[in-house]
Amino acid sequence: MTSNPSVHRPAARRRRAPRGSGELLRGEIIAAARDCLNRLGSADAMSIRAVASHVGVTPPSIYLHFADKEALLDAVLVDLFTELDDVMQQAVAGISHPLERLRQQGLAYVRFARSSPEYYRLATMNVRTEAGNVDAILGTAAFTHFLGTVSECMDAGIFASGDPLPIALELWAAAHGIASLLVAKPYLPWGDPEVVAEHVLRAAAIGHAVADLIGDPDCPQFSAWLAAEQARPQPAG
Amino acid sequence: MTSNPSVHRPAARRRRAPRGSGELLRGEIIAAARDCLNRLGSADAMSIRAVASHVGVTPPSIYLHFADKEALLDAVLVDLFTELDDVMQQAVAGISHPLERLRQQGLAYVRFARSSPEYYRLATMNVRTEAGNVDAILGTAAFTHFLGTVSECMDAGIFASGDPLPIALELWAAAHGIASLLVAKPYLPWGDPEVVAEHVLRAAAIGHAVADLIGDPDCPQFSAWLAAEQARPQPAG
DNA sequence: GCGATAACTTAGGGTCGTTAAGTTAGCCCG
DNA sequence: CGGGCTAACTTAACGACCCTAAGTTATCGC
Repeated sequence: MTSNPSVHRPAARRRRAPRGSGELLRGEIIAAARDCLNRLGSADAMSIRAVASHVGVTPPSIYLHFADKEALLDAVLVDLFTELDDVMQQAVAGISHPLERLRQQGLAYVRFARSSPEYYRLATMNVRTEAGNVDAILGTAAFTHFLGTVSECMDAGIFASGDPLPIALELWAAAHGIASLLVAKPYLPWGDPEVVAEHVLRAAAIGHAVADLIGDPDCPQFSAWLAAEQARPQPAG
Repeated sequence: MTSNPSVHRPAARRRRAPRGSGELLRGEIIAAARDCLNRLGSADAMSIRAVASHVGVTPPSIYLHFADKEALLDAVLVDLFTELDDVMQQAVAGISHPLERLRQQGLAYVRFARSSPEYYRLATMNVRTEAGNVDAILGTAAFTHFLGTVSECMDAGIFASGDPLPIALELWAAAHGIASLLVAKPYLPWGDPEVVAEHVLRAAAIGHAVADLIGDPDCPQFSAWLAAEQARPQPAG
């Protein structure tokens, strides 16, 4: 009952690292933590003991490199955020239309979340790093690049010019909403996740663009505007 | 260090309940669990021991009424979903315009999340009740009522007629996105939470309405449509 | 009043995060 | 080349946790 090898692999006790290279073990610990997280599915299920055993070391050794479990999880997150940026950047390689870039970045974001749900939960659904500075999120390359795309959309006249930060945060909220629900409630009747993600992202982008266009009407006024538009011929209507 | 009374209050050992009324204790346990959840801030921090002590009972007694900790948390959630429905229904009392009803329900949803963050986390950010049937969410009065409002919007011509479920899920994703981030990352520069929530919800609703209007153009086509609209006089532009 | 049994408690097994204190191995320096 | 310094790690253990098995006590029907 103890030590299911497929999930555990006690990993023969490793040789002591040479004198200067405590950092070496640090990297191995992070990798092992990611592995455990993948296999066990949640940060709670990932025990320090399991990580240690996976590296071939006793639990207290972990604490020579990380203050506590949360610090280890934070270190895992730093790794992951750089990977998120990678996939988001790859998704827009060679695409020039700013709105299309925005769309592809959003889709890549949702895809990343779905491809490693435990990581996504860890990154977004905890209050961890709470007192930690805002830059832990806004300063990541991923968010910075996304902010840049929002700026491009403003320059292209798709969104009203101004500070891109609020729009970026609000678009992120939409992307996070669908990513989060797809991850947390996969059994709901979403249909094709890729399609529903596209719908949500498209609606958010169109919504902000049109909101900038028509100002801030109340609901009856918007209904009237919409009715008038419906009466006109539409390009793909 | 043990038992901070303001958070614990060991609660004098209660008298044994009369014969038929085990259900009585059950209710008290749920109430105590909600209390602990409020005070301690997360489901992990809420220990069975604390709940038991709060009721004035020993930990094993909890297991006479709930199979395990998760079952207790589920019971807390059932309570909360009815409360969510209450506030969402109150928010639309006396409002007849369907889009305005949609808006108010969304705002009430976000407000509910922000007013009890621990509950919201518990309800949405866990995989709990996963194998449990879909109705645990879609069958709640809150979601059913929301679905009704989406239907009303279709009847009013705001959204294209059809199955309201996909639209409802996608609008929920937007509301959840901003609610979730406001709860999990309150330190980000959101500005007034009520305002940012309104922006996100408005963009989602407008976005779906306009998407239904203009069909499914690619990004350059949408840009062209937008430019043409911008060249026309707008009601509140 | 007296069993039957619902409503609890005591005791404990196993896991977890974390710490204190000990031990071993690599490297520097004479 | 060998002695010691200290980085790198281990052993042992504390306290908290979830949960279970087995015992005890109070209430109620008769």
